Amino acid sequence: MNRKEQIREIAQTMFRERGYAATSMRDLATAVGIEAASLYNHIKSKEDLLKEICFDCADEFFEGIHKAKTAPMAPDAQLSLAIKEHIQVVANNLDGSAVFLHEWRFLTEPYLSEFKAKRKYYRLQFQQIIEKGISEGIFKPVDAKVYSLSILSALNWIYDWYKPEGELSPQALAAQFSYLILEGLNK
Amino acid sequence: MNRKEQIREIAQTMFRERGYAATSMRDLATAVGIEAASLYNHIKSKEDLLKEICFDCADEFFEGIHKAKTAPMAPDAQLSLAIKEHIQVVANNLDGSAVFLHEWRFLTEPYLSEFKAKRKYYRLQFQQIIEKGISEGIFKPVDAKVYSLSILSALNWIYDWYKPEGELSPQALAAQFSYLILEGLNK
DNA sequence: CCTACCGATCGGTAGG
DNA sequence: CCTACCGATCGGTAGG
Repeated sequence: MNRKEQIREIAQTMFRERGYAATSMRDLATAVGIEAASLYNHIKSKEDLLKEICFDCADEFFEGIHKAKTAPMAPDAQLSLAIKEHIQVVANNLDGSAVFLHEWRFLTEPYLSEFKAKRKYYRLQFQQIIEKGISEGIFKPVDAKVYSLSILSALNWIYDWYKPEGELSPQALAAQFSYLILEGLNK
Repeated sequence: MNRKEQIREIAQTMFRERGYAATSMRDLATAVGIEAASLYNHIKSKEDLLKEICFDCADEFFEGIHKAKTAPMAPDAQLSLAIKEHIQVVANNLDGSAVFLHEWRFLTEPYLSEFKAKRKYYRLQFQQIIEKGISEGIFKPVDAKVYSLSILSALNWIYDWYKPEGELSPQALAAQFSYLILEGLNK
């Protein structure tokens, strides 16, 4: 891992723990083990660091949803796969996901608009899977927008309580999520 | 509305929009229409403002869950009521809820620990309703902890996309949520 | 990668 | 509720 990657890893963790605005470049430099001024030999600016974290994480989510969306499966299996892929991205990168989900708002234009557009596109993929399931008659005729928002909302909070060292694997968690969403709680 | 209440309302909105750390007392004072120094005639400190917002919002959530938990109903109806109450708190106070959900981490001790304890207690109430439903045989034998976390996660993101001026009322949203969680997506 | 430093801004207080 | 101000800290640059 070169110094730039190291800076980014540590920044991810600090941005997650304290928030982007409350993390100073001096704090970051100290954690890395260099002087604040030296950071700028590796990065352009504080915001550039945030931008890279947010957009790289977005790419990971996109890869997952593309896999689910193009898989030759029925919509229920596609939805399960999309959930599994999403949870895997989060579980593999808890800090990056948390920054992606909460710190993006400190981006400035033009990145802010670009980021929002990506985020919306991602949600629409979930909505489309649900709509396909409804039109094929395997899902109940629900409000696909509200459902996609609700599902992603539940998924988006995982970084907040998921413990990688716990006994619940990402796969087991994904299976429970799919079951919850597809089958419901009632017997 | 006296000046103190006004400061608090505006602070709530600004803390939500920019985050606690990125909101300066000068920004807040300008929005209120006074000088920064004058804020301190009404509040003790920036953190005290945050503390009041977070704890008052916690009280609102507690009131709702207490109502649901003590209602003479079957667990499925209790869960629906708890969801409805939660959504109503969020919908009635979108800014305060967002601060409650995301900015509490800027609290310092002893408030931080107190806040975390309250948050955990709240989630446990949901878990207990689910456990009661399982033991009474009306819910599937799921992992009540994962399910309560998932349900609250979905509920906790509502402030992020709910538009009070839209056509979806809090009641209608609550009905959809309950249906999603109890009945699932599969036909 | 460092020392030295820039102008700007921070939360908050003194005193009226 | 204001003016005036405190020491601390911010992101970032110059120059080596």
